[in-house]
Amino acid sequence: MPTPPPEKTVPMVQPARRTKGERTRERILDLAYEAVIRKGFAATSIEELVEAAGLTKSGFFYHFKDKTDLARQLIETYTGRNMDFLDTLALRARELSDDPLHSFLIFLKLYAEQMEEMTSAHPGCMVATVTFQDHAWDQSVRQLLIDQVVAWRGHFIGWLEEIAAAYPPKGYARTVDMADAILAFTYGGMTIARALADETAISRQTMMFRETVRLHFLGA
Amino acid sequence: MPTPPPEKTVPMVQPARRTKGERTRERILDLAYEAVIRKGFAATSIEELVEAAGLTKSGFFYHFKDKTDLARQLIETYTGRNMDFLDTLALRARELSDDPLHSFLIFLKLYAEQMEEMTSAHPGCMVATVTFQDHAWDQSVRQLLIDQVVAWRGHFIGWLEEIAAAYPPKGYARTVDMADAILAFTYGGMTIARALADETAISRQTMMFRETVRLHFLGA
DNA sequence: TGTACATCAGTGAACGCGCGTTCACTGATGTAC
DNA sequence: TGTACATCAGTGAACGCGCGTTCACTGATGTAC
Repeated sequence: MPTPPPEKTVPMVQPARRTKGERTRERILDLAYEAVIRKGFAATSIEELVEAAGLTKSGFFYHFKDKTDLARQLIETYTGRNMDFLDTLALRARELSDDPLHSFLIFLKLYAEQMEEMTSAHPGCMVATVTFQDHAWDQSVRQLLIDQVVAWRGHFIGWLEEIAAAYPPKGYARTVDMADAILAFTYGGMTIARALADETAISRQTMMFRETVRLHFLGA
Repeated sequence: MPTPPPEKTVPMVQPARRTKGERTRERILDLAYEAVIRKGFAATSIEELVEAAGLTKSGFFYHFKDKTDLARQLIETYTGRNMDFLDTLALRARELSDDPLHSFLIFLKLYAEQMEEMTSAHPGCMVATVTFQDHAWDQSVRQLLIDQVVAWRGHFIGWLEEIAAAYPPKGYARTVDMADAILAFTYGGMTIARALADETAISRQTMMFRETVRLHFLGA
């Protein structure tokens, strides 16, 4: 059997090297994200982004087909990160307790803590911002958003059903409405946080909801 | 004592006659309101408004100093209507029961019913829309919004304290957080309603919260 | 009752600025032989 | 190892359109005497 051909020498650590272009593209996306959640998509100009990123306007169009393409990439990137964020918290909560109810209560506590530290730059902000902007966007952009939100909701419905199987509910609230409530207080808390410049709103509403879950499944 | 001078003859019914200009101004405001909550302020052009209203662009500037002035008048008008709407529901609920808790539960039921009938044109939509738009607006515009929201919140805090005095709470939730929850599920429900094209969201979240209130003050 | 003037509720044309988009071109880097 | 070519990651100038805003002007309605 012949000896294998000498392997090509590769650097010890393959650093998942992003090309220069990718780095620029991500820099633009980060700047766009920050600007869009701060003041909306329509009010965010390509000009200000490329100036901040240190290139010219035509450089922008090398990376993005047009402004709608920026929106699409923005939503893809940041709703994805949002899902990852929730998955991480959920996994951690499951690790800390085998009981579905208690791990869910832990999850909500972790979530509340994270929301405390976050300024108004909550990842879910993207959803709210896009939702209250021009509907004329590409349908696929909105569909992306819907898919993400529905997936998030589905995850929670499953979890709550698991809890309900172990803890017969004391109250009348429906599972699907409780799952939606998580979305609702997050977006609502975000709105309050921004409207009243009160950073604690999401965190407080999370703990409010946690109390609802506790009363619903455990009673007073 | 001299007889009073003969009163000037006035028409039987003073119909609070709005002038032609006022009617035009209100027509523009209505059109602007519809457009702004549908697609945002920046994406709503003066041109489309005056075309729909049937006058020219310069006609617009007879009624509004500039576009920011439109925003201010919009918020003044519609947050005012929102407050009136809530006051009416609260008054009705108080009529239907002398007990603060039960009238509050009635209020939430009435609120839920109203939210069912409303399409996405909820008056509170104005708050959310403005909140997620350009921050560069006149500070007074944002202050208007804050004042309205704070007033709304204060009303509910008072009501909940009245309830707490009569019904010692079974849960741990704080009064101020419960008051904020009303705002939160309204804005959050609105976001869900729009993002997922689900008209029932606000109404369902209202009933969710009603269940929380019931469990908190009455227990399971 | 008629006339003079003032206010109301606009019109029409023009301006200028910013913004999204295009297009021909270019230096740096990568790849094949 | 050197050369030829291809791709990458942009630049710079120009365009055109829409949008907010201004300004001089105007017909209709209201008011004073």
